Amino acid sequence: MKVARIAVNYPLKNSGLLYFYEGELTRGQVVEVPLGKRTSLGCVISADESASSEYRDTPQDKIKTVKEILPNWKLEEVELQLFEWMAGYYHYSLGQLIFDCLPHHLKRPRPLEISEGEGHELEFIPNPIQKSVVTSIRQGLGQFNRYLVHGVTGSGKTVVYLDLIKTTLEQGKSVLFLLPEINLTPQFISTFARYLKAPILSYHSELADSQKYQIWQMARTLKEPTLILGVRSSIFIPVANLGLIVIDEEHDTSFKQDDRCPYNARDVASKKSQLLGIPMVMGSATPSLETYSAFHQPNQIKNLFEMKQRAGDAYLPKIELIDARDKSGKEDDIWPLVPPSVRAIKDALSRGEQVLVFVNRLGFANYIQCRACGHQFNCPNCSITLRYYKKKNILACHHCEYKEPMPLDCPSCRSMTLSQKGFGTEKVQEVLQRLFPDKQIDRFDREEIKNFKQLEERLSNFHQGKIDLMVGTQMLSKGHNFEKVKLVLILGIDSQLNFPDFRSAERVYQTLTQVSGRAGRYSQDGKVLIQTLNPESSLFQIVKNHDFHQFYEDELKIRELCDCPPFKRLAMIHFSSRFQDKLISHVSEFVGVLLRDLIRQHFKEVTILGPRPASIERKSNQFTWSILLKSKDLPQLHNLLKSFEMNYKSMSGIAYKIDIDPYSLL
DNA sequence: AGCACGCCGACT
DNA sequence: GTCGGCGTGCTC
Repeated sequence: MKVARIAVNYPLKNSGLLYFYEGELTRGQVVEVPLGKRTSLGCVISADESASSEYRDTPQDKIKTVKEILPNWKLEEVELQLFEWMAGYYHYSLGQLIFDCLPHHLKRPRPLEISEGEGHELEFIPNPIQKSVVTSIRQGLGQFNRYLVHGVTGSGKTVVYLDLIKTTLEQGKSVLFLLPEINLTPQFISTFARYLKAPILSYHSELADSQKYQIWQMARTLKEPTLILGVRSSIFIPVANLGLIVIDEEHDTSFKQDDRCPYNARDVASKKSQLLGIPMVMGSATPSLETYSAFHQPNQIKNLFEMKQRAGDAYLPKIELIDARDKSGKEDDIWPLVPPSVRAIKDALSRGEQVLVFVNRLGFANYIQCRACGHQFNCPNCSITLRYYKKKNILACHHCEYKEPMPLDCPSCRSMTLSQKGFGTEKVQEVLQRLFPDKQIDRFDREEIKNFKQLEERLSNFHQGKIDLMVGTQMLSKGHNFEKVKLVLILGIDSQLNFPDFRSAERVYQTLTQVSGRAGRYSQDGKVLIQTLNPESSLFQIVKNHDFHQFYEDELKIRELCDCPPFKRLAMIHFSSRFQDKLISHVSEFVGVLLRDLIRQHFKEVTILGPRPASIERKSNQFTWSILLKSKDLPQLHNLLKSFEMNYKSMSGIAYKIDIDPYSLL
């Protein structure tokens, strides 16, 4: 009997379990194995463990036998190495990681849509900047290299991508193109399909599992160079003969997974390209501070490319601030808008332009409060207030499923004086419709747009000019090209500015820049109005000047002062339980003490903050408290976490989760 | 994560 | 009596 080490789909972070097997087995094969009283999936890590000390130390009668070998699954060596790296880096169970990332095969196969590129010639000539970026990066194709293209909105990063993809395909290799959101897929597909002569596959959450499965199996054995365009999880597709990975909007938070293993697809891509020995190109108008500063290191600066001007005849839009502080108290009927904003919209509409209004919140009111007794409507399962949705006439929680009909009076004092606080897209749409009754106003947010079909419909209506005014959330801000939009109005940014997180300035900068980027992409007089209660904030001056470098310099100083990335690496440990008192005492008396002891004894380069309650302490009746670890010494940070996991005896009813390189500290 | 074992409250 | 609630413990 031969013995293999198998990474089994269950949560313990071991190096795999030992199993006997007959016949042939090789590393990477997927098998079914008995686990306790059930069967589980596993992946062969090593097919010959007969000489290992672990095998000698394990009683023979404990070792079970592999049940079945799944004929259609075998992970490539690089795939497996990537998963092994991830399991170590993110402190996650290897077996669970593998089977979380592989598509689950379902029974009913559905046809798969494969676009075939038409291979048209470009109808325009790339400008000198685009050409020089392309020329430089082209020389690095065929080997491991990381590139960052920092190009302002409208500078034509897509042209650069297109050329590099084309070149790679012509060299007989396939390309993986990652983009942050499903919403942008159709737009890129149509551009790429026009100019590339190659099959194009897209991979996103709207595909059925069987279609994802088909793409995986197809990708392993591609006959001709293919472009695969996908969202976060497509980084795991084992594309045969891969020659290039492109990450568009590198800074985007949707590359970070937050359930299961909290990996960042950008960082996984970086490791993957290193393992494969192929180049990776990242692009953004607003690179993350981590990435940008990494490319400012002396050995990396040659791989940083700046595109500072818009392509063609377009200029960056003029950005103006509108002081929204109420001076008269008489503008209730147009709130949350103010007269200058209304005037600007009116003027733009009268010139036959389309206008975008950006609001960062959904719904009609953020919360409802009784004017008589102060009663607030809270979610019974979460520690947050309920949001009011007017069209549905409900109060709903955005962290759990809870909803209730909008009450007519206060349940506490029976007054009929319920007042609506804060605003969202629904409210703005209503106010605008009242102000411009003969105009077509549409809303573009998660409530209204739930799938591709709705997205395409809205966008096509807008492009055809059937819509005059579009109110939308972030969804509206990313990557779209709206030809007839010159004016963009931004509302509600103040709440993000005051957000207590070290990344809040970066987020606001990115949002404002990206949203502004929708204005005047095809003209010289694009204009962005930012309505704010803090017009003196220095961040706005930087945004007005389109001065990324100033932002970068200023923010870097702050990050250094507050011991934040890129100067220190972060890890969070979240503890959660249904019992608040048990959680608090366990986390502060036991976990906090253990970690502080370990740090004092062996890991002096790590600092610990907390435990403290999560910003939303209770979600769906689960309480969460967190501990933040910081260090400039990444290996030491990882060793502390390993040491913690070895010494920590978890308590029943309390679960914990490690989050490496967290996006948010809340 | 599953899944079973095991020990206490209210039902045919 | 025993059905089922979920605390506890294990998985080669």
